[in-house]
Amino acid sequence: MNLDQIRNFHAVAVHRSFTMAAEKLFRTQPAISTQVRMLEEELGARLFDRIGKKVYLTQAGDVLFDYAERLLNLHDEAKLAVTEVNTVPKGKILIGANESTCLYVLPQIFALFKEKYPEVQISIYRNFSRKVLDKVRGNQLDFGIVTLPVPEQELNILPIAEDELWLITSPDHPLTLQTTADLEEVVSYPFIFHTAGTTRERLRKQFGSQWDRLHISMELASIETIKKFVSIGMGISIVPKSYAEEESRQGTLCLLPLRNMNLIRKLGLIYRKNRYLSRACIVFLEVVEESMQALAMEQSG
Amino acid sequence: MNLDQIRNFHAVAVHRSFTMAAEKLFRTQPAISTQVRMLEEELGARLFDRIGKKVYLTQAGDVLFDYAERLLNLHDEAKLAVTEVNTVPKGKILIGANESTCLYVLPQIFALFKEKYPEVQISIYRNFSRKVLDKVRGNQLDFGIVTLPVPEQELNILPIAEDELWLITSPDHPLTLQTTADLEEVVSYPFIFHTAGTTRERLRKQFGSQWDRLHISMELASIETIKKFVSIGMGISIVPKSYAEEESRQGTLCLLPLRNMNLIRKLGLIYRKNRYLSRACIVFLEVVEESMQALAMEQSG
DNA sequence: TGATTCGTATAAGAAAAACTTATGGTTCGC
DNA sequence: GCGAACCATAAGTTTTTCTTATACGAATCA
Repeated sequence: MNLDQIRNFHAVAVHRSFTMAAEKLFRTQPAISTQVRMLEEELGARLFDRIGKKVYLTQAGDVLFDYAERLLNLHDEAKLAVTEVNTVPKGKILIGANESTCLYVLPQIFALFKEKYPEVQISIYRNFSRKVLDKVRGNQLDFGIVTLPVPEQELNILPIAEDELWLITSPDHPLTLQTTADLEEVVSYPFIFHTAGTTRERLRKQFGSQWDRLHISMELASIETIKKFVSIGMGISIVPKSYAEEESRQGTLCLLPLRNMNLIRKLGLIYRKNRYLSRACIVFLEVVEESMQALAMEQSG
Repeated sequence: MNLDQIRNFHAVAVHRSFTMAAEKLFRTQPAISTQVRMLEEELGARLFDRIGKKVYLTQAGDVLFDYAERLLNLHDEAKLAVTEVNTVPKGKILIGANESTCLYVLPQIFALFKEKYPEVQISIYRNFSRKVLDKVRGNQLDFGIVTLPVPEQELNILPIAEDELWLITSPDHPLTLQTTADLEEVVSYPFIFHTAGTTRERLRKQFGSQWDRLHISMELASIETIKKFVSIGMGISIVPKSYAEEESRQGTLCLLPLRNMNLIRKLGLIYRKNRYLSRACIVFLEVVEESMQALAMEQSG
């Protein structure tokens, strides 16, 4: 029993005629007769009584008729729904990002996106860049926002933000007497670090031999708590400059650039190569590029 | 898009592998690949991302997957439902009968039937034998119970009851002084007749030339009202003996056989020839035959 | 790093399914 | 009772779908 047979059966039932059904379906009458007979044989039940010139549904036919309508309707609905996915932006986008990105980068993009495409639901997976990367590779996420660089294999990478890593201290910290600081000066003070993550690894490399001299007083899981503890003088830390500009303005934190260090942190939007992008994903990419251009204009202007 | 393609697609989605799906469906892998590709082309949307050795559902595929499950389930349900109609007695039987049959014949049969097959719903169309006959011919009724004889063409006829037509009078009627009556005696009294129907036509023929001498004081539409008016002396009438036996016992009516008249009324169950009988209809026929045998035993014993 | 294995895509030919044309048997209306 | 309308069936053709064979890419393992 396939949908074509059901369509044939349905047409015969509606028109109470094999010939008329054939006309409507642009087939010949024997084609319809044969298909209906095969359906009857498969089901082991007569579906029509052919009495004289007239055609009547049997009880079994009557039962099947209801199902036929439901099946055909469901089939139409399915076609429509599938087609719509790639014409009308709709459905769900899964995006992975680390905590700080969620706080400082995504909100602007999402606001713009939601305004344009309210139909599309965004779901966020928040975790370290490393985990996000794995999930994008494993096709469990549509997009990821991670710290660059990232091994390029199988990934499309779209740089979306650049930030310097600056030192943060409490407003009354001795280092605030200076306008910059270098590694030598810094390592003598107690540090607060992120528990894990790409940035921490990069710092470790940058510090080199100094790392062992470092006194890590606390390890915290979120940027927000780090900032809080730094502001009350529990230690100093290094974070993307833009993440602390607000507090710097308010005077609760002090921002100092680090001398002689190459501490630029780049963020990138990544997604798998060879992946079929739904309409919703395509427009998301458009919005990301758009909002980056807007940002560039803002900074240059 | 036909059900086979949907089945293929579903299997691939479940197993996340074309090869495994092919195994489960007893096909080769290229067969599945081709079908899925054709489905994708028809829908204008990729359904799977084939990345390396792995297969992932795209968003469109995800949407289709839900529909696929619903379609396949509905399809299974349809097959089951249709098959059940002819294996398990179920559904509805449409029976036509005239008023008196409804009152005096059907109840016993229905009681027995309902006891055995409570799942089957019986629907009664009550009208004159003539109308019932038409509806059975027109396939609008499964069965009819009518007064015989009936033109046999296209019909199966099963005699189910026989009854003599007797005279009924009020208990204090002059005719009650006799134990029988003949036509001559009867025609001088006012008569109450059924407004229409087979029995009335038969009586007209039997009365022959006497019919014109007849004084019809009332014409009523139901046996029950006829009996009532006869019992209060508004006239006499002729009805199937069994329909008045109760009143005769109670003394509200008097029953007299008519001499020299061939007034046997036969009832028959009729149904169209060439008609596919559902399981419910088949077991109904069985019950009718059974209850007839029971009746025959009762009368002979 | 190169050989091997696993899994999907593609091409070609074979098998199966479905369609059309032709025709025969009924029924129904005139 | 004849012709028209309608469904069933048969034969032959077209279309579809399968299998076999093979290529290609990616993951795996030595």
